[in-house]
Amino acid sequence: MEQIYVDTAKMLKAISDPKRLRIVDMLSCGELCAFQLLEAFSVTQPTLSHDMKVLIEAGIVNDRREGKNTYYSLDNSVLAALQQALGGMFRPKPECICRKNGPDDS
Amino acid sequence: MEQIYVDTAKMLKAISDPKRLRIVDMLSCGELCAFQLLEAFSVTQPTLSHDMKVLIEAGIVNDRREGKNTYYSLDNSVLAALQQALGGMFRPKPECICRKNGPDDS
DNA sequence: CTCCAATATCGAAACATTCAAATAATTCAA
DNA sequence: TTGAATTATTTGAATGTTTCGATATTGGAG
Repeated sequence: MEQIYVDTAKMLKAISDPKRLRIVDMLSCGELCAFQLLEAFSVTQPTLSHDMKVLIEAGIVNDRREGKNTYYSLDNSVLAALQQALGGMFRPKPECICRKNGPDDS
Repeated sequence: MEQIYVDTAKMLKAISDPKRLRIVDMLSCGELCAFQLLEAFSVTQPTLSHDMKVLIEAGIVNDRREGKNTYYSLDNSVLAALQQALGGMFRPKPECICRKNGPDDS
């Protein structure tokens, strides 16, 4: 399977959850620390920590340690690339994959 | 949890898989029947059928029966709405969720 | 160093997803 | 109606995800 599908799917999977999508929305206007995010949700601290790790490992969120706090922020270039990749897959293309591929190599 | 997150997450989950993402890409230039899709993949017919059902239930793909064949096509309005919803969550907002919400209602 | 606050990791239970083999259903043609 | 082609559903095993309580780690205050 082509890498673009694998990479894009990995990012999508990270945000294909209402909680994590809301976290992304909350981070869209600036960085927040774990405690601020935790206040807004009905989940335990370990659960939030796990969700942040999923977002970080997908490359969507960056973390920054400052004293006892960890601040999270969106990686806007990654999100922009994700949107562009999706746009490319959703719209018709002159060199469409459906016209040039036989059985795949997966 | 607000409905926009639930709905968006459901669609994202449907395409957060390299196979299904590739299927969407293949359908982007026009409808294809199950057999045509099957030719391009190394999966069994039941697996493809299952994946198509996931896409249909998420509202991303429409199916149309014609004789013995089922033709699948993208629902472009749903995809456009998905892209718009994502754009709204990724970019900063004047009325940001992080400034008006206390503990949630989930 | 010791304690506390903030965050991360571990371990386990519950639940969901994936995928293929077997089988069923649908449609057309003869 | 029978048979062949195409697609859908069921079943079950393997795997992955979610979430929590318990515990560990990290950094600053005293």
